[in-house]
Order: sequence, then C-alpha cells, then structure tokens
Amino acid sequence: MPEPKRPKGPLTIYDVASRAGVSIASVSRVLNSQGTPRASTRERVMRAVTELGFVPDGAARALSNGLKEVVGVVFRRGDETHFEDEDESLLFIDVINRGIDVAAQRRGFDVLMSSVGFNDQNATTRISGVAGKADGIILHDRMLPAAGVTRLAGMVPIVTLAGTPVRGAMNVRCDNEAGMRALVRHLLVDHRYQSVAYLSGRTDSPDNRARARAFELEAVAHGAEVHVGSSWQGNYSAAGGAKVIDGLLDAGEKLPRAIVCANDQTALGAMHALARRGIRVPHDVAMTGFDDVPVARHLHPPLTTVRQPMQELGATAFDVLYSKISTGKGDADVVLPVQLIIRESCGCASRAVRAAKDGI
Amino acid sequence: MPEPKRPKGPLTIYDVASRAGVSIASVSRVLNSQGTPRASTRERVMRAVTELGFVPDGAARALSNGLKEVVGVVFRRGDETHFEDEDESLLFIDVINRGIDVAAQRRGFDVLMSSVGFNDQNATTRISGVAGKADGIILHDRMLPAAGVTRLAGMVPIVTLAGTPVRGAMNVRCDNEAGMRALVRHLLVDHRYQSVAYLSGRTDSPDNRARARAFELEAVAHGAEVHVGSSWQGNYSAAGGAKVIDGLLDAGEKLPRAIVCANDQTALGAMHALARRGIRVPHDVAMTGFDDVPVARHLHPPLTTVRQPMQELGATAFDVLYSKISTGKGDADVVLPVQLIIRESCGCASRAVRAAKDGI
DNA sequence: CGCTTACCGGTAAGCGCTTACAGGATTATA
DNA sequence: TATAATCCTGTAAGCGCTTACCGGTAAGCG
Repeated sequence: MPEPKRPKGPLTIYDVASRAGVSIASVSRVLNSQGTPRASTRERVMRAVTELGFVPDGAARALSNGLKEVVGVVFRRGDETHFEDEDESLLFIDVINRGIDVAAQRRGFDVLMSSVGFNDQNATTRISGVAGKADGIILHDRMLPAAGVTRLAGMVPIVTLAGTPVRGAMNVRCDNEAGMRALVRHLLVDHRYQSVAYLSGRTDSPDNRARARAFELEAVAHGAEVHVGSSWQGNYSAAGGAKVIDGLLDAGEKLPRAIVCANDQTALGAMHALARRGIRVPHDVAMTGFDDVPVARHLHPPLTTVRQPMQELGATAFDVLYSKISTGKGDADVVLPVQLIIRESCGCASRAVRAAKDGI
Repeated sequence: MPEPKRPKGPLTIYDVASRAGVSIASVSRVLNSQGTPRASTRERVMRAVTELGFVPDGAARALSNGLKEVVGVVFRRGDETHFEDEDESLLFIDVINRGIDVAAQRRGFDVLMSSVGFNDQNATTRISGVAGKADGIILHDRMLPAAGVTRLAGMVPIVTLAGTPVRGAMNVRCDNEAGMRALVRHLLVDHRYQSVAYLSGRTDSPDNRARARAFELEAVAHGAEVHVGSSWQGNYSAAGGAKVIDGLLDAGEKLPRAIVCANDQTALGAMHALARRGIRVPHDVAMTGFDDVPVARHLHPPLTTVRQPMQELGATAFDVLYSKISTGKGDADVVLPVQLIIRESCGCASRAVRAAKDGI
C-alpha cells in the first residue's frame, strides 16, 4: 500500500514548506495564526500539513520562544513496601493532580508528572530533571527540605502544596486550623464527648503539625481529656492507623470516646483495626478523618471528616504558577477554606439510619 | 542578603562555562558523563553548577539530541457533569498511569499527562499537542477512532491500551475472554446459579464488547438463562449501574440470580441501588465486577471480580513504547493474563464471615 | 632530547522553530 | 503610466545544548 514516503526521520517544517511551495516562515505563521497570510497561502499550507500529518516539534518550539507550556508536578509514591490499603493513599494526590490538569488545560499547558519513591535518595536529581523540562513546577508536601526548595526556586518558578511557605517559592494550602477547630467543637460541644485523641500523621508534615496544634488548643479550651503523644503516632497511612489502635489495645489501654485522625487514610485503617476487635464505631468510639477523599463516604459507617477542596487546591496551584510564569508575579501564600462534612462515624445518625429505625 | 545576581533571565551553559573557566563543551561533557574530563576540570564545573544552581534546559537538550525523554499519556476525564461516585472511576486509569510512571522512571523518562473531556471536540488537537512534546504516546481506551490513530502513528510511536490493535500502532491489553470465562464458570458451575445478566459498559468500548461476547458464549454453553440487551445497558460508571438496576426494578422486572458487571464501578453503583431497595447481595442477587480496583475489597460485601494487572498493563505499555523509540521495533499486540478474585459478593463466604458463624 | 601517540578541551555546526527585517509584489493615487 | 503606500513573504539570526573534529599539550619511546 502507498505509505507516504518518509525519507529522513520525522517531518520538519521544511518538508511542509517545500510541499506547499512556500517558505518555512509562512508555514510557521499559518500554524500559529501570526500575521495575515494570503488565503491561498494559508490553504496550501494547511493542505500540506494534513496530507503529511505534520506535528510540530515541541522542543524546538519551546527553545525558540522560551515557553514549553509544561508544568512539572512532583509527588511521593510508596516504594516496594506496598501495604494493601496503601493504593488508596494516592487518591488525595491524584485528585489534586486532576485539579492541576484541568487548570493547565485552560491555558494550553500540559502536565509533566514525576513521582519519587519514599526512600529515593536522589529526589533532588529527579526534581531538577523535571524542572528542566517545564516552565515551572508544583511540589507536593514533603518533597524537599526548605533549603532545597529555596535553592531551586532561583532557577524555576515553584509552587509548594499544603506545607508552610518557603522563601522564594509560592505556596497554596488549606485552612487546617479552622477545619480542625470546627471538627473538635462538633465532637466536644455537639456530642459532648469528654475525651478525645489525635491519631497523628507524619511528624515531618507541616499539615500534620498544624492540625495537631489546632487540635490540642481547641480540645484543651473545651476542657476535654486529650490523648496525644508517641503511642498515638501514625504516618498518614491506613496501616499506620491500624498499628496504633492495635498497639494501644494490646497494651491494655482504654480508648478515648472519640479519635480524631490526621487524615482519612489513617481513619480507614483505624476503623478496620477497631472492627477486628469488635469495637463499634461510632457507638463505642467515634472516629473522624481529614481530607474527605472519595472513599470516605463509602466506609461503614460513612466517615465524618473535613473536606479540603482538593481539586481546587490543584487548580489554584497552577493558576498561581501560571501567573508567575507569564507576569513574573504570583501570590506567595494562598489559603483555601475547608468544610466540615458530618456523616455518621462521629455519632450523628444519617437519614438512612434514622429511616431504618423508624421503619422497624 | 546576597542574592546571586542573575543578569539576563535563566542561566545557560555559557554562564556555567565562564564561571568555571572552561568551554561549554566541557560543561556539557561533565554534565552528561561523556568523554574523560580531567579531574580538575570536572570539579570546577561541578562547583560552578552547584554554586549557580544551574539546571540544563530540557527543550534545548531534546532538540539537540533528538530525544525528549518524555512519554505522553492521554485519557478521558469526566466533564462538568460530575456524579458523586464518578470520582472513583478515575481509579482504573490512575493505577495504569502509575504503572507507566514507574516503568518510565527506570529509563529516565517523565510522563506528560493530558486528559481530554468526554465531549471535547478537538481531542485530536490536544493529542497532537502532546505528541509534539513527547517521544511517543500512550492512548487509553476510546481516545480516538482507528483512522485517527493510524494517521498519528505515522508521526509518533503510539501504544494503545486495552482496545483492539490498530494498524500502525502497537497495543497492550488484558485477556478479557479468559477472565470472563472463569468468572461465568464460577457463577454457573461452582454456585449453580441458573440465571445471569451482563450489565454492560459503553458499547463503543472494545473491552466491553469482548467481555460481553465471552459472557454470552460461556453462559449459553452452560445452559443458563441469560439476560442482556438494552435494559442492561450501563456506561462503565457507578451512576450508570445504579440507573439500570433502578430502571429494571421500577419496571417490575425480576432480577436474575447473578449479575455480572462490565467493571467494578458499575458493580459499585448497582450494589448501592440494590441496597436502597433492601435487596441483599449476595443472598438475593450475586454480583461481580471486573478490574479489581482498590476499593473493590472494601465494598460490602467485598466484590468478587477479575483482576487486571493494571499497573503491569501500564508498565508494559511503556516498555513496548520505549523499545519502539529506542530500537525502532516493538510488539504490535501484547496480551496480559488476568486473574479471578473470589471474595464474597458472588456468594462465597469469607474467612471472616465463616469465623463469625463458628464463633456464635 | 626529539618525535610519535594519547588525551583533553575548544571551536563551530547544527537540532526545528519563531520572528525581526528587508525586499518584491500588489494596489492606490496622481 | 509613473510613484508611493501597503501587504506578504522570504531570508537569516538566534533559542541552549550536544558532539564531530581538530589543534595543543603531555606522556611514551628510541
């Protein structure tokens, strides 16, 4: 069959030009809608382009006009150590990334993703690699120590997510404090629970630190008995949450009336552990999460949590970065509001539950 | 504070060269470990690089040596119409993408993601854009009609996922037939159910067509009463699955003993709909999925399904593409094996359930 | 100690595309 | 019909990096 002959590697703008009988400049102009090419010229170029199936080379384009139209996104991924439930811990990140992607599309940008293993030593190398291929990068939480971020920020516009603002880089995060305060108030005031614990996330996470601090402040302010400390130290993962519960129970500890988890994943694991021991949520122990990942509403019971506008978080990160890339200026620290989502794991009865009770 | 002066835009290799007192060629050689630079030269370059915080420009590099070290991945995303459960339908794609990402890292490639709206008219434009920025692209199912794929394949190496092989492009998919046969056999032979239905996915999906065909063949071969057809037409989404069940029940139809869903999402939605009507799974109706997305095991009851090696699917897609990019040759169609995962929604009792029974 | 053989490192030529600049063609004006 | 004003279009100069090629220096040998 008549394969269109392709003599030397991929086509270039020269091939199109000679096929259309015009100069490369004209081809470029038609392709980019610059200037006012004559109708006939325009048409000949377009025809040549479609006949040849020409796709302009992004690298050359980028090199020439100094814009790659690519944002890099770097995040952590679980390594070989792969707990069953861990799959889902990616959800949080994935949703944010989706937000970035959507916002990027609006500007004609594409998203270059790069995950870094948890114990990957040369995270810096990988990040630099991405930085070189993008106009700017978005770093998820805990990707790089502050100094590293600042250094890199000298070369490429950087937006960090959900951490503490770092000199040189811009930052986008959620209002952890307000969310945690609302959550604790609901537990202590609305439900009148007397004792609460904070099942912590990784200690090196600014998000976790902010939540822990807000938790303690608010709980103490309401005069509750608060449980915190090393025996309540999780790591944001379901496995971590389960381990804490198992450890406490094995040690014969009495659980508090309510457990506030650092994130939904942790709550998921903790609830599994509780279920294995026959402890009922929320009847025996109330449980709450943070993030409102999509599965949260499918847990049993549905998880009361604080919703972070994750997609918006990503979109905002891109927008901030874009403004920096195109105008040179960008907000140094933007804080997005969160929302308390009351389901059943805190002890509130859902419509469905009430209906069942009424019915029988 | 002494900000390192950055006179004109970002640094280039020239800045590094002059700072180190060597030529740009030497800088390049050191950075790429080419040739055998003298130790002193190497060291001076390295020092200049770190002092300046230099990150080489990916576009220039790509243009120069004809390799971008980027694979494009294009997939569909739900549009504005955003059903609650739909969040999770992304899981399947996300896991595959993770596989691509991991495989890509091994070769020093990064992944350029681009999602396309379901009713996006200029999908072709978007895909071309990605193609121009990558060395090759991976297309998820149902991204482009066959002709479009073939045409694009003339310009860029392409791997399609989970569809039917297309001329010019390479393809990677799972063994739908074998999985469906095993599933149906389990339902009809092991459980001795007499009637089964296939709750279909989108009709334009080759995967769905393959599953539907295998389902019918096998079910008929075992003499079961099979329910298929327009009233069983879903669309791969949870909402779609729920709508089919609701429609059937509203019409007063009697459900078959077992329902085989086109994918896990559909099963999730169908199970919700059933639960709302007080119909018990698997006691009244057995239910199965396909894919084994991570949530499948957390459903109530845990979902019996067919596991596609999703991560491996992605990794294989990359490997095939990589081989095409680097050697010019690649397998035209690779088929990966699937695995029947028996949980409880089919009527099998789990260990936990059995234990509970024994205990009480 | 002079000449060959190695080795390094610098110079310069692109990679494919955009765009300032200038020249040729076209149309308007007298 | 000559001349000026307008448009288009082509030429060529980079964008930042890699690398072939070649000259210079140091080391090896008789």
